[in-house]
Amino acid sequence: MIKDKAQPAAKTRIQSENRDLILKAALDVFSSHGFRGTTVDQIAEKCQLSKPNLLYYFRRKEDIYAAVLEHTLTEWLIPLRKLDINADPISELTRYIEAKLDMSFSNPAASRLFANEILHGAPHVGKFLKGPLRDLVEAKAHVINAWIKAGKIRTVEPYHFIFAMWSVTQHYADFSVQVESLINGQPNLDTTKSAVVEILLRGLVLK
Amino acid sequence: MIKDKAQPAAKTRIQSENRDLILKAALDVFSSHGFRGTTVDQIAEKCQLSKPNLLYYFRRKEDIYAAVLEHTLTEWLIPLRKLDINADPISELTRYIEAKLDMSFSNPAASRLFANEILHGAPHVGKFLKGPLRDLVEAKAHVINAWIKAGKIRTVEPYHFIFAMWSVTQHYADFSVQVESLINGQPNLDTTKSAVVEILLRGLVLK
DNA sequence: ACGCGTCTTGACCATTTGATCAAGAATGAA
DNA sequence: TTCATTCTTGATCAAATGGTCAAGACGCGT
Repeated sequence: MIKDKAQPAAKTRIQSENRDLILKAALDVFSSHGFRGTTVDQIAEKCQLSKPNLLYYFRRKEDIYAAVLEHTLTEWLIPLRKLDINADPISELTRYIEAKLDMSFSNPAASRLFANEILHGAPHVGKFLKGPLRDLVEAKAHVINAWIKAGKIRTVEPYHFIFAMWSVTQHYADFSVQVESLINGQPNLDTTKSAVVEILLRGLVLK
Repeated sequence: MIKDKAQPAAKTRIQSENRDLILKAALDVFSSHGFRGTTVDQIAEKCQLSKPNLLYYFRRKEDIYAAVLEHTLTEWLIPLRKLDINADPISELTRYIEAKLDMSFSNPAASRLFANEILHGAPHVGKFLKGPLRDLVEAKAHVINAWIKAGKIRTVEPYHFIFAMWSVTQHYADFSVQVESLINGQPNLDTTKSAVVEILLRGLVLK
């Protein structure tokens, strides 16, 4: 579980600078190698600080991980929060899918960090999943159901549809090595956006 | 990369029995904790063999991992290979999606093992991705394109569609902790099948 | 320039862990 | 039964790694 305020707020210039350095490097390394596969030395080298210095800012390796994860999670949900029941469903969902793809393409490390955490049983974010995230998803499932009842889109199971949007969009970050191997190069963002939007939303448009 | 025949074929009864024991236990542990997160001791304890005994059958930890991965990959592609250009597209794709969901539900550890491998850069299966898998996917993309040209389904970008089928179906294994947290329990296989099939295929049916 | 609190690090420690090896136990073909 | 081959393991090693600590360097308000 994420410790609440595991680290006190930065007090000095050097503190906030170095915390940022560390978190940035840690995101890179943790997302590449996982928690156990990452050594404090690797992070230290990446941000050009000594190992004891890292452990001056974060007492334990796990504290670094928790900080990076927490920092990542907060912005992860912003697009979902914005789903507006009063707007046009197709354009709202299009916006959401495109926002998620933007995130997958621009910050794949964050996606991979989260994927790895879930893949291994969510040891640090279990409470987050069953708490805040669950409430948010439930609310958005209601939004989708409202759209269906209002006759604005075709019937779809809201939870499975949300899972589908998540998995497809994050696939381009989490499985980028596979994607790039199969299409022989990096996918184009705009092409991907239109393809994914068509695949996921065309079945929702009223006949 | 996967070593070709890293282990000679089993010669004795005891060999094949213990190899199986080890691989079974190793799949469990590796899929739960990743390569670095797994210790040989954990595998040894799970299959009730001593650590030196494990290393008698597989010289290095990495050889165990490679063997499990190879064993998993071969059956992973069977459903995709079966996609038949001459059959009805919707029923073929339905069959494929349901087969993938069956696999995700019945053997989530295999899916997670593969996901973890890709997530961390596919250090052991890079050649497989760019070789056999790429050829197979290219062939199946042609099948989908043929269906489109024959006017049997609506237009869709074949690669992205294949990625979508993969990501959505494997999501129920790889992210099962999240899924189960959000819907408060295990998803029902049949319900999931019909929901996923609708989400992915309804947009392909001709108007 | 002073002095206090912040920051930095070389040296070090304890534990974990992949791997080795020699010696003994079990297996099974003759 | 014989005995060569296969199998098993306790003891042990070296390397990697998370974490500590004391001593010194530095930053900065006065």
